[in-house]
Amino acid sequence: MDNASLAAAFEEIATLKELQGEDGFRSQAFRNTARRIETLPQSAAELFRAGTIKDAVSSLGKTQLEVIGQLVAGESCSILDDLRARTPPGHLEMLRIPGVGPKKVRALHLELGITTLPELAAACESGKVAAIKGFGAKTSEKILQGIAFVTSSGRRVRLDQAIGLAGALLDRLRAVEGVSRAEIAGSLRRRRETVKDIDIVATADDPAALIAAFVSVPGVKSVIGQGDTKASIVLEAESSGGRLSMGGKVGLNADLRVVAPGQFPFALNYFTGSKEHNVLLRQRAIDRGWRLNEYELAGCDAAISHEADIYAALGMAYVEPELREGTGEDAAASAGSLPALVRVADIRGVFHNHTTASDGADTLEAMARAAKALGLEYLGIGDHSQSLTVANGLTPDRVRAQWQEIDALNTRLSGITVLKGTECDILPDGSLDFDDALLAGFDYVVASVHTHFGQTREEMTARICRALAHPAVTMLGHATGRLLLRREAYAVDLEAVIQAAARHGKMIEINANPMRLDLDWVHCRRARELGVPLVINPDAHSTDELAYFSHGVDVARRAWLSAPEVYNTRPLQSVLADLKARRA
DNA sequence: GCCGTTTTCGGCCCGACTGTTTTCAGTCG
Repeated sequence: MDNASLAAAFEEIATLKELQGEDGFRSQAFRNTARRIETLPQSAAELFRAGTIKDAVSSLGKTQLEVIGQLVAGESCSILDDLRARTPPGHLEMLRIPGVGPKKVRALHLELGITTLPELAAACESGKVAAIKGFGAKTSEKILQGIAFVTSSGRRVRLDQAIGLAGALLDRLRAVEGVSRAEIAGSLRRRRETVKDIDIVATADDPAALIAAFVSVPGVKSVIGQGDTKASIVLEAESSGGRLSMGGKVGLNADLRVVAPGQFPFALNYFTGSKEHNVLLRQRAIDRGWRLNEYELAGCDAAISHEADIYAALGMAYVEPELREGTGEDAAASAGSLPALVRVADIRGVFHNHTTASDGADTLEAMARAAKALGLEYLGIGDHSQSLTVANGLTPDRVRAQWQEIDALNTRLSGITVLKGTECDILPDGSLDFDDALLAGFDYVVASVHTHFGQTREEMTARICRALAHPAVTMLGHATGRLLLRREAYAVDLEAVIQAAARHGKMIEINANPMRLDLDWVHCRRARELGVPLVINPDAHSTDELAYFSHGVDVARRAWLSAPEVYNTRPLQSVLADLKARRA
């Protein structure tokens, strides 16, 4: 059982306990463990078997250890099974309705015997819901609207989609008269790979005018709440296209908080989170006899006008938003050992990109000119290899023709150097899709899995590790094959893959296509620990997609990576020398 | 459910908003 599944089980136990009306703190204990397992780079199952999981995951007692034990052994989990047996599946869906929580679901069940969303909708329409004590006409109406929202929208949206929506929203708010500051907060500011809402913190001379502007921006589907200092809306917009995207409409919540200017740094900090990070900060404040909330650091007389001042007052170096996940950043910030995170401007070139020779939309020359326009020094081409016929993979003859084309282009173009690479398929047995003689002619080789996703975890792990052992391979492409919110990763032991990369001196790609973001930040951080260089590649299939590398920088920053740990921050000459040495 | 230099019980973050309430419970972040 992998960490994601284990964390999901703990999350489910927490939610089901709430629905059963159990004490909230007991439920929270399971939810906290879910978060800790989610951000654990090593396999929780292996740590459990080795008997060391209590060192890696805090606050594990007898009950939760037993749950882990059962799940890791592949047995059914008695606590989870019992909770599931007592909870109608429809109750979980009801929790997604805005304004409906465990207590309301319980009341609906006890009073009206409601177990499904359709039953709930019918009960609202017939007036039965409005008649329950503690409910009313407005609640009933909101639930009906909420059911429509739940059934028409997904749970989370990709980071790039949210960035697009949030940017437009922020522009409009900043244009409102008397708005001095307006910033994105929340998981979007921390650059999580998917988000479920947009959080904005602002200061304004006339809060009411700002809130009025907020609830009437174009694309507002409904207003969930509107008060003197905060408002909440549902936004709807066309999904950005993209080759791997499904298109369609994207709906998500947006929340605005308006605070006084002096409160801004505290509010921005508080609403950026994460929850776990906030707990760490509050505890440090308590240790000093102070009290931190979203408005002030009560008891501390330091002048605070920016977030950095809060951290300084608490005896910490400034913690970048991407690191605020409660995974050791507090200790590093107080010890002064936080890394200087890689920035978008540090990226000098990219390696994994496609042209019309395989499945790209733009020609080699167009791609090269676009890369130059982005300020890159080098552009690596990595078209598909021969066996991937669906993507028009290159045969050896076509590869050699492309090399000539690249040589000719390099003599013609100045200010950009095109490198000869390939995205070579890792065949089901772990061998490569070109022979060694041809592979030796490339500047570098990106090795990727595109087929036979259904192999067992053992087969897939052995397959990738064998490829990493091949002398011609430079880096591993999209390590897990996942498509965010669309396709699960294939089964693979990433710890073993990262160890193999470390052993063979190979790099691992951060595939920066926003549908992929693969390798993910948790495992990138593990790769960093083991000294494996990461390389940020846009996997561009058109000139537009070259700019995707900024999403990869977000992942790298969340993984604590500094510029020297990201291979493509190196200047061209250093890269050429290194690639040559690797081939020798 | 878990924790403990107040250690086997009491505490676990807390403020805004909503809708239902005559003073507050539920939800959300």
